[in-house]
Amino acid sequence: MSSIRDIAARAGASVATVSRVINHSGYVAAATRARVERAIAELDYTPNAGARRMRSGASWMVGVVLPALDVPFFGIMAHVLERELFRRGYQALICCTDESADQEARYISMLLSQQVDGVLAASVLEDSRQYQRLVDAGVPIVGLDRGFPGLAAVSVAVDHHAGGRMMAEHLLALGHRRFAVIGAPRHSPPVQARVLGVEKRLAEAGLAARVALGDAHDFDACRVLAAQVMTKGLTAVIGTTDIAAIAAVHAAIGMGLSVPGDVSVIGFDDLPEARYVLPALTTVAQPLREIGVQAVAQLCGLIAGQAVPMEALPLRLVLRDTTGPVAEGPVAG
Amino acid sequence: MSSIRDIAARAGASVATVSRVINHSGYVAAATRARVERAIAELDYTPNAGARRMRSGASWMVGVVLPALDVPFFGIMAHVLERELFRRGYQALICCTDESADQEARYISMLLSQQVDGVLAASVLEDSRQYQRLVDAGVPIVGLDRGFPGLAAVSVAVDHHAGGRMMAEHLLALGHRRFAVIGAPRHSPPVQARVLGVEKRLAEAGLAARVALGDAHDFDACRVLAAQVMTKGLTAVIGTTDIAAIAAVHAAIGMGLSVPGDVSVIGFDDLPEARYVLPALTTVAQPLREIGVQAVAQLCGLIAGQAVPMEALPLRLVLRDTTGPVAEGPVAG
DNA sequence: TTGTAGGCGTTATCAA
DNA sequence: TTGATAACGCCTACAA
Repeated sequence: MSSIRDIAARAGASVATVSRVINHSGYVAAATRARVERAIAELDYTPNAGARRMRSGASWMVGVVLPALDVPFFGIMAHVLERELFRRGYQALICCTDESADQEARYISMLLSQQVDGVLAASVLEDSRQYQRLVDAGVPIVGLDRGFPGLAAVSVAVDHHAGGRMMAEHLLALGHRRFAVIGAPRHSPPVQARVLGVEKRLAEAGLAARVALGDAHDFDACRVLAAQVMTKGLTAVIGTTDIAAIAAVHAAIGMGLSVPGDVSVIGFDDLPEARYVLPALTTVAQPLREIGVQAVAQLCGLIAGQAVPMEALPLRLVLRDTTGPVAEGPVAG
Repeated sequence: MSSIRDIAARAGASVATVSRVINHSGYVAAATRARVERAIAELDYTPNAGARRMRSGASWMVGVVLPALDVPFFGIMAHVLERELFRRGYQALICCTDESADQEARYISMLLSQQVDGVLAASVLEDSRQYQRLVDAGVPIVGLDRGFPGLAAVSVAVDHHAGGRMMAEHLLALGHRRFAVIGAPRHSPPVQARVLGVEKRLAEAGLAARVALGDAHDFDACRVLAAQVMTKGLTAVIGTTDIAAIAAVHAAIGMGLSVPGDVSVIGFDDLPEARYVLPALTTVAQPLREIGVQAVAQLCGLIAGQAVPMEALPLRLVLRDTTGPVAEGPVAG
C-alpha cells in the first residue's frame, strides 16, 4: 500500500500539499494539483482510514446491533440501514448478537475500539448497561423499536399499540366476536404493545381474546402455540407478526378448517412472505424502509449535534386472502 | 476516550508495561499486572483499533460483498459469515452492492481504505477489475458461488450442475416426461449451471424441457415467467431457486391446476419459506451454513498463508408436498 | 522486570 | 502557494 509520502515523492510535492489535494482544503496550484492527482491514479492510492481517524477523531463508522440477519425482518432492516448509512458516507459495522448478552458485550467493546461515530441498536436485550458504556464514551445511540430507560437515546418506532388496534378493528368490522392472539416472542416490547392494543380495542367492544404468548418466534414454535390456542368456535386469529400468523394458517388447515371460510387470520409487518403464502396473508404493514431512513437521519442529527424533526411512520392495513366475514350469523353474547 | 497513557499514569507504570499487559507479551510482574488491569477496568479502557492497525498492519476486518441483505438467501449467508468471522476475531464490513458496478467500486475503495485483511465476495457482477485492485494491494479474496477469471482467488460453492441433475432425477423417477424450467436470474452462473444439469439429465432420458430464463428474480417477475411457460400437458416444473418454484406454484394454482395433482414443482436452496408455503415445497437443499463456514476457513487460510483442505458440500433432496407421481399413465414417446 | 523513544499515515499549524 | 513538523495511540527494539 502506498502512502501519502509515496504520492508526494512521485508528484514532486510535500505531504502537506498532497493532503490538501485529497481533502480539497487550502490553496493548491492547478498544475500541482494535476501532478498529484496523476500520481494518485497511477499508484491506485487510497487514504488509510485508520490513520485518518487517529488524527481527526471521526471514524465514519456506525455500529448496527441486531439480533440476527437470517430472519427477513432484520435482514430487510439491516439492508436499509446499511444502504442509507453508506449513502451518507458511513460504513456500517453490523453486529449479530444472536440475542446473547455475552455477544452483545463483546460487540460493544469492539465498537468502542473501532471508535464508531454512533450506534443503531435494534437489539431485543433488556439490559442497557452495555449501552451505558457507549454513552459514557460520548457515542450517540438511536434505538429501533426500543428505548433505553435511563439513557439519553433517541428511539424510532411505529405505534405498535395502534397497530394492535388496527388488527382488531379490521376483524371486528367483519363481524368476528371470538378471538385468539398468537404473540411471540413474548419478551419483545413491540409485540407486547400490539397485544395490548388488540386487548384494548376488543375490550371497547365488550370482548376478550384468548392470548397465547410464546418464547420462541420460529415457525414451528408458533404453529404449536397456534394449535394449542385454537379451540372450537374461534373465528378470528391475530398473529403479532406475519410469521405467527402464517403458522396460525398452517395450524388451522392442519385441523381441517378453511381459511378464511372457517377462521380469519391477520398478521403484522407485511414481510415479502405475506404475499408468497397461499392463501396470501392479510396484514398490517410497517414502513420498514422509512423507519430505517428515519433512524439514520436521527443518528446523523445526533452526531452533528443538531435536532432532526421526527417524521410520522404510518401503518397500513393490507387486505389479502386470509380474512373474511364471519361465516355464521353474529354470535349472541 | 482514555488512552494507554492514561492507564499508565493511573497504574504508576509505563506505556510499554501497559501494552505488555494488554497483549500478554513479555514479562510483567504479577503485582504490576494487577494494578494495570484495575486501571483498565476503572476507566473502561478499550484499545484504539485504528492506532493498533497502523502499527501492526493487521486490521482484523474482512469485507463481505453481497448484492443485498433483504432477500433470504443473502441474509442467511451474511449472518453465517458475520458470526463465523466474529468468532475468529474478525469484524465483518458488509457491503450491499445492489448489483451496481458503481456501488461495488466505491465499496472496494472503502475496503482498501480500511485495510481489510481479506474479502469474501458473493457479488454477482461479472467484471472482476475491481477485485484486481484488491489483489494488487495483496488482499486475499474468496468467492462464494463465483470464480474470478484471471485472478488468484479461491472459490467456495456446491456443485450446481449436480443440483440440476438431482431436481430432474427426482421428477423422472416419479414418471414425469413433460418439463418446464423457470430460471432466474439468468445472469447468475449457479442458475445457469443448474439449468445445464437439468437439461443434461433430461437429454439422457431422451427428453427436453421448455426453458424460460428471466432477468429479475423477484416473486412477481417469476410468476409472470411461470405463467408464460406453463402450457397444457406439462406435468413438471423445475424452479432454479425456491422463489422461482413458489412463483410457479402460484401460477399453476392461478391457472386452476392442482399441485401436485396436475403438476409437480421442485425448487432449489431450501430457504425457510419452502416450509412456510402451502403446499410445502419439495426442493434441493444447499448447506448454506457449511458453505459460509468453509468460505471463512478458506479466507483465514489465505490470510495466514497456509492451505486449508476444501471440504465436501453435499446437496440433499428434501421431499415435501409439491411433487408427486404423474397423474396420467406414462405418456407415449 | 520495567522504561524510553521512534515511527506507522494523516491532518493541521505555522512559517516561508 | 508550498513545505516542515508536531501530534494522534499504539507497539517494539533497545536500554536500564
